[in-house]
Amino acid sequence: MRNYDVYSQVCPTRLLLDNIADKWAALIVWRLADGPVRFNELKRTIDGISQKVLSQALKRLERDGLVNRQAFATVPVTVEYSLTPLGRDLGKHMSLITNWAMDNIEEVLAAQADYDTRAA
Amino acid sequence: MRNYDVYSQVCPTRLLLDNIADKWAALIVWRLADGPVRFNELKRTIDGISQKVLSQALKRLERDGLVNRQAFATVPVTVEYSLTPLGRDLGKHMSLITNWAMDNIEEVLAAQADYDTRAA
DNA sequence: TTTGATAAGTATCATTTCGATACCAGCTAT
DNA sequence: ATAGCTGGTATCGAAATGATACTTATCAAA
Repeated sequence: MRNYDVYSQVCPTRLLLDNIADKWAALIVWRLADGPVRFNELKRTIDGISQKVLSQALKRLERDGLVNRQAFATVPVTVEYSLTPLGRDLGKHMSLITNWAMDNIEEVLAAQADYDTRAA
Repeated sequence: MRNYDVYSQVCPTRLLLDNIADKWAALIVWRLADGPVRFNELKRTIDGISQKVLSQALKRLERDGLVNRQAFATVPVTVEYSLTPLGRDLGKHMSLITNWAMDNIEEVLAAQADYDTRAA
């Protein structure tokens, strides 16, 4: 283990964090945790993502070895995305964040309401 | 517990995920896990963050009830940021992601190198 | 038969966000 | 007098993003 430091802008760990501590990455990885999903199915599932951003996010995740891309020579071509073993391992931790958001949303909404009334 | 769905663009859980599944939020929360930190100390620690973005990120985290802002009437005014109990709870999960990045960086770097040679 | 839909993207352009810089107050140290 | 500290905000160009159109080829409905 070398001298890695996420707080340094140029450290590989920081660059990796930039890729995975990201809302789209979280939603993609979480969706893929259940099994392979095709491109357009991902796009339909993840409300609000554009094709361009989904495409770019998948490329980053694939490059990082977290996601597998498999193209099938059908007509039209279908492409299936799935998690690699490494991606599945990360997914276990990412799902904790997503689940935390769902478990604590009521408390957060209360805090927001409180903040907004105090600001007004 | 109502019908929350992180995949829906307008769901409160999705909006919350947008705030916390974010590289800056991850670095801020991780830094605050050790105890209160002043604004400019945070800025110095988190390499590459601008004052504006740090300021905005802290406001979001404060509004979500994750971070506490306390101003002291010194000259010049000093402001201390710290985690709320809710923020500390989230921090436990966030640190898993940061630690995962450090633990698996070698494997990710190998995947990147492999991807890049295949692309060339 | 001529739309229309599907698939997985890419290309283009407008809008939004971002980062770098300057600036503010009011005090302190050189 | 000049520079530095504090925690921000204001401004502006640069970069990322979102919406839309387009691509290829095949099938289904009107």
